[in-house]
Amino acid sequence: MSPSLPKDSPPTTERGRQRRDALLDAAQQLFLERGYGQVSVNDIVGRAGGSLSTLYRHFGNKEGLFQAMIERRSHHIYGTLTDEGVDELTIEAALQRLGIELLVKVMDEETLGIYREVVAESPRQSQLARLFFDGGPGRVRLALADYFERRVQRQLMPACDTVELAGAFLGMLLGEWHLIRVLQLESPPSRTAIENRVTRCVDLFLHGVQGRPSRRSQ
Amino acid sequence: MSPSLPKDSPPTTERGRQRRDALLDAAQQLFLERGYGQVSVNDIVGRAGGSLSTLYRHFGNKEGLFQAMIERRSHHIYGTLTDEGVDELTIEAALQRLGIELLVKVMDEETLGIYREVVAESPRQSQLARLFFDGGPGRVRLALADYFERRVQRQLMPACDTVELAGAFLGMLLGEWHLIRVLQLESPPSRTAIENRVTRCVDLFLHGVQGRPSRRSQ
DNA sequence: AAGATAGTGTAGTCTACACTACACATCGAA
DNA sequence: TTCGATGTGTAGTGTAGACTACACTATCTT
Repeated sequence: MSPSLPKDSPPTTERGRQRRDALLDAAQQLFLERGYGQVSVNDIVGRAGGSLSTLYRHFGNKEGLFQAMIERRSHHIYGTLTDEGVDELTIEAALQRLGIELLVKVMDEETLGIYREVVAESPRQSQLARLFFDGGPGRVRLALADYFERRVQRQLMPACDTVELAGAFLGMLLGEWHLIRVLQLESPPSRTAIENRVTRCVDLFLHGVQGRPSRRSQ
Repeated sequence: MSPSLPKDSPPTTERGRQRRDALLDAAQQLFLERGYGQVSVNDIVGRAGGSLSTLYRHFGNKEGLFQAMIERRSHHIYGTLTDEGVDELTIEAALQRLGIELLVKVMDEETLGIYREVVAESPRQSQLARLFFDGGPGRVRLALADYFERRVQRQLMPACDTVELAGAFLGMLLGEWHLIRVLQLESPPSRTAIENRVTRCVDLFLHGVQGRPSRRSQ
């Protein structure tokens, strides 16, 4: 009766966990290298070692494996933005710090790969979209909105729809850069290019186009 | 010697043009419905009518057909943003008009579909990315940058990197909305929701967070 | 009318790959 | 030591689908 656990049962033994992780690691590498549709389950087993049967026992099918992989990564990537002591900083410094950290993460090849794969597969795997958004971009937006909310409470900022405002700031920050990197039209920006962009975005966000008399091109 | 034109020769006869267009139309419908990888060339011929051989004569292979389709659509979609008399408007009005037109186009299901497919396939078809970007989003950015440039010339705006500024405005406008729609996490925004968002974005862009004393949530 | 040019229709080749079957190995707990 | 759960390995099966071959037709030009 053993080979008929149809679904994703959490691994009980230590060895089970190891095999599961090895499969997820291999899947991640391959999916990001070549794309979901271009990777076969045999490729994955080939890289992970072990057996095809094990893959199917753990994840049920190829989609299950893919979703498990995406969930793990988006949590990991976006879960590590520091939030410590942000309320003690000026808003300039806080946005600057968040902005740099975020841009560095988002411009990373792995993060871009995850984004591409999710966009590509989401029309056929609808849970995937939620999984990714809530674990990733949506979380960042909420964290920033919370920060704005606290500032509103302390009368440091006019009341507004803080979630929308957070979205606007983040959108401005990524701007066309994100698309350009997703499409691989330019090579990755340097650390200082990122810092410069964030500085100008923060300035624009806080004071608007007309707020500051001159802003030279980089 | 007829069946050995390996590449995409422009159609000479009227009938040739019709058949070519019919193939492109069918390809577009199917690719956007199901995604590139999920559509077979036979499906396309099935919908377009005509013959598989004709498809290969015109486009060489499946990728060629896809690229021709993307190029045609991105030009069409983004090519129709009105630019007339924009220099006679206030900057508020100009940005408002552009913003609404753009958001309506970008939130459209067809446009989102094109975006998804390009992102999905670009790692394997690198010309595709350029084709799409230059014909689409890049064009809009340049048009807006030109507008800013003219304002700088007329001393209505401080000098700056106008291309970057345009990118920032457009990014702010799309913000997280675009991703949410790409992933189909929410239903399409109404016309008035779009108008409201554009209004707040223009205001934020021009005056910054602190520029205006109060901005109520929508 | 004859030959080039483009379109049609069918049938077929070849390969890739998701998923299954089945027999056997390992190992920890009772 | 044996039982149950889990992992391994191999060898399928079935299907889908990109691309080609080929014999034929329609149209246009000179």
